[in-house]
Amino acid sequence: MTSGQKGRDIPRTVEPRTAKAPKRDAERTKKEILAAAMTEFAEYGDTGARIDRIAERAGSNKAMIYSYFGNKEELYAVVLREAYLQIREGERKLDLAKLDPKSAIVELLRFTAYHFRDNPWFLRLLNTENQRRGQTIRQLDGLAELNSPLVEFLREILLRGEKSGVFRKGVDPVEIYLSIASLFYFPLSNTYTLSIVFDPDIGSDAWLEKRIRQAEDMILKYLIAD
Amino acid sequence: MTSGQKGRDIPRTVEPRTAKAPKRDAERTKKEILAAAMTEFAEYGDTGARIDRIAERAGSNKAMIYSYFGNKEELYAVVLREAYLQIREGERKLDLAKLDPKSAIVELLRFTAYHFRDNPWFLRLLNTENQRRGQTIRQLDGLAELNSPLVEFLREILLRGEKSGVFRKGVDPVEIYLSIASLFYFPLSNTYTLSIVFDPDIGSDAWLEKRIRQAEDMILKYLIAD
Amino acid sequence: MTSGQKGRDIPRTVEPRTAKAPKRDAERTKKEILAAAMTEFAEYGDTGARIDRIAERAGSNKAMIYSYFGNKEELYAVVLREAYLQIREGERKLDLAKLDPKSAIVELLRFTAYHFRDNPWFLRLLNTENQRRGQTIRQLDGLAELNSPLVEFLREILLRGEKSGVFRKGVDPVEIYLSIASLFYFPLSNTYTLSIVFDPDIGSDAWLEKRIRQAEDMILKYLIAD
Amino acid sequence: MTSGQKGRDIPRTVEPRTAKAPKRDAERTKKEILAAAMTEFAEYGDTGARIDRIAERAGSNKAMIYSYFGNKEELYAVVLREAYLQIREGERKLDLAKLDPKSAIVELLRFTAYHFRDNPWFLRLLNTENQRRGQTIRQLDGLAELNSPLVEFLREILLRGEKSGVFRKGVDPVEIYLSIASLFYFPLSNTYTLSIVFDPDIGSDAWLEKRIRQAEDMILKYLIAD
DNA sequence: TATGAATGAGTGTTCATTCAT
DNA sequence: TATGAATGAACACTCATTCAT
Repeated sequence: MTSGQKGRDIPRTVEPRTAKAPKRDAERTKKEILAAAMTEFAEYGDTGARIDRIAERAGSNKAMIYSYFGNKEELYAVVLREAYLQIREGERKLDLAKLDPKSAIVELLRFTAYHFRDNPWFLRLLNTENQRRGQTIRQLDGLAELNSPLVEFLREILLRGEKSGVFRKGVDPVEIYLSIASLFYFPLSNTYTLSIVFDPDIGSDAWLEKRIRQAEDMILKYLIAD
Repeated sequence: MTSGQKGRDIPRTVEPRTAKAPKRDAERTKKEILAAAMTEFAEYGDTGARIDRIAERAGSNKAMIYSYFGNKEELYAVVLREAYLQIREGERKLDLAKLDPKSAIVELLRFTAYHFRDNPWFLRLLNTENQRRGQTIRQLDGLAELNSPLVEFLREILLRGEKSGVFRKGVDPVEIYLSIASLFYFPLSNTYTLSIVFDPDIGSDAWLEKRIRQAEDMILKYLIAD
Repeated sequence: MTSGQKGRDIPRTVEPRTAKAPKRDAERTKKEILAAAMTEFAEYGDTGARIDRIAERAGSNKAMIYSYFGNKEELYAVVLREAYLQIREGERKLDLAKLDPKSAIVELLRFTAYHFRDNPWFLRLLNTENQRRGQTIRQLDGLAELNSPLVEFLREILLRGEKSGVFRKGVDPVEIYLSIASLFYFPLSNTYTLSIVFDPDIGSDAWLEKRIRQAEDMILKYLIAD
Repeated sequence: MTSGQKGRDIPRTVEPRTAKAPKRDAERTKKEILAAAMTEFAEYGDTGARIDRIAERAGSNKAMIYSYFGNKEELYAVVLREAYLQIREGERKLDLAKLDPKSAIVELLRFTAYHFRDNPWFLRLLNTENQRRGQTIRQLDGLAELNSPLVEFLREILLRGEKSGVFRKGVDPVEIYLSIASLFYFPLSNTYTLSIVFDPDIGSDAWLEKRIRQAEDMILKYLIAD
């Protein structure tokens, strides 16, 4: 049962080996394997991913994978952690601190929407890990720390909003982040089924823009003080 | 790489064979296999599901599966269609036509929330099919027809609301259904990762009740005419 | 590093499938696999034995082996137990109870000598298990019981000898069995090295007959009362 | 299927590298590899031995092994020859020429017993080579020459015994050596199985002492002229 | 001389699928 | 219709051996 297909949507993180570069470069090989593994796991899920294919994608061979990562399970764990690293790094770069609260929320919402659309491999990796019932994420260290900056950042925005009288009181930052993420995760993670079942437009660029405006509307109406 | 675990969350649809029942009952065997397959695919996903286990769960044997369903792929297709059948049937039974628009929306929202929580296998099946990039759902016939009643029903509610001046104009029923589903799908489908990353409470009964109230608030604020 | 070679010295225990016999016969297949495994483990040792070859030798396939025996380790354990079963069964059939003590000892000695020569696979299996530091035999149940009849039998012979004044007092049956086995185990298990290092004759039929007479002489001189 | 275990019973033959010693010392590296290989082959047998582990044990690397020894097979051959060298050297040092025949035999017997017990790696190497059906020893040159001094020495003792009337006539030195070696090889090489099957004491210090006395008794009774 | 990286042919094990009864 | 036996193509993982530096 072959699940995924081609799909090459993970951002290249390794430059092609130049003529000058040495043929035996452990660091580089390791990175190439990791990049290949991210693609493979996102495309096929945990049980569907193939070590053979990862080796081929990485232009390396199976033995190297085992030498560098131990086994499939451990490789998957590294991939999962790397996924969170990359996402949070993206959010960090937003630097919304200088915007007023309303704009900051809107900006985060738009970022999230496009981030989900542009990095479907991340959604698929989340799906995979939840299909596995969190077997691996449970064992990763420092994930809470990795994710807390986002929450703290949101908390600060909400507080500023409260103080300036724009936002109502008592809204939890996690709650708001969940709402924002929810509104895009569902349609963007389930585009294949939803577009068949409800509307073929779902997932298109035009649809997304419209959806973003509706979500903005919804979130802000919820947040604004009466 | 073993993904899923025990988990027995698909509602029994086949009664246990009674003493009276004949040993050779084609129809019954088929149903038992299908029920077993639903559980298996929901628990392990497409690549993780095992024909052996399905046969065992069904109290039957592998050859029967092939005889009745062709192969794993086709069995999966039947499982997927069955999943949609069961869900829509649940919604149909709600019979919200007699409620006023606001109550109807609230009721649908609550139903959706609890339905997702009580039928995680459905979420997992959706995940699986989207991981497969809709490979199978694309080929199922009559799915749009199967799902349209829900949309028509919602459209009617929104219209009633508009007419009575409670709801604002121009809200699309699919849009609203997506919003409602989104708000619960994300946290309930990703409970494992979210509870590790953000808050261990996510997914608990108390959390869900709170979440439902927030979602009601959000959806109604969005729908209500100013 | 390929150790063993051809060598087909385990006694056939399974008749060739006749035209009449059914093609699907679990019991028979299992026996054939076991017979093949005995040969393979004896020839190549534990790490050298190949599941592929066992399957081929058995005229079956690898999946059957796993279906019937679990894995290589468990298959090896069954082989080891079987080896002891066959040996002790051979000794049991000797039925030396009717001979006088001296003749009984001589007979046992001759049997042991020829048994070792005719069943080199047994010696090799012992070697293998001791190379493994008894990893498996330690876990086999009922081995002591399996072997005790031989000891009891010897004890009875020695007692009879004592009473009739032929044998001296206080000789332990295990001690005597060890001596007899030792005298043939070493040269017959190490024929390859010994014949290179000391004398190419070692292991030949003529050599064995001479050796048996020397061993008889040695054992009896040791046993006889002065 | 992992056979051996820890076990560090080969006598150190290489001194630890001192600060003064150069980092690049071909002769030394070669010796260290050989020592490591002896341990490894004795512990795991031919097929179980791992080039990786040998390199690690030697504090060197795999390429060195191939550079110095060609391949695993050839390395094994060197190990095997070395084993015989060390053993015969031990016997040579005994210098029993000054003892009377009876004492000399007893001394050789005791030496053999303790030598086998103290150098189980040698027994294991013999086992291994015989499991391989002498594949390698057959190709080693000069082994007969290496081993003949022992035989000649024994022959001389027996002759002296004959002439002084203590020993009977016509006893072959190889025959006697085989007997002595046999009586200890079997129980000491098969301690693991024998202690499970017959008596847990087998192999203990007390047991060995008792066994030595029995063996002395047996050998001398056999040798002594009536 | 020395080292760590790289590779390809295995090797044990699993699994979807088919066959004989 | 029903069942357990049989099979071959994977698949994760290992290991002897070679290469680049």
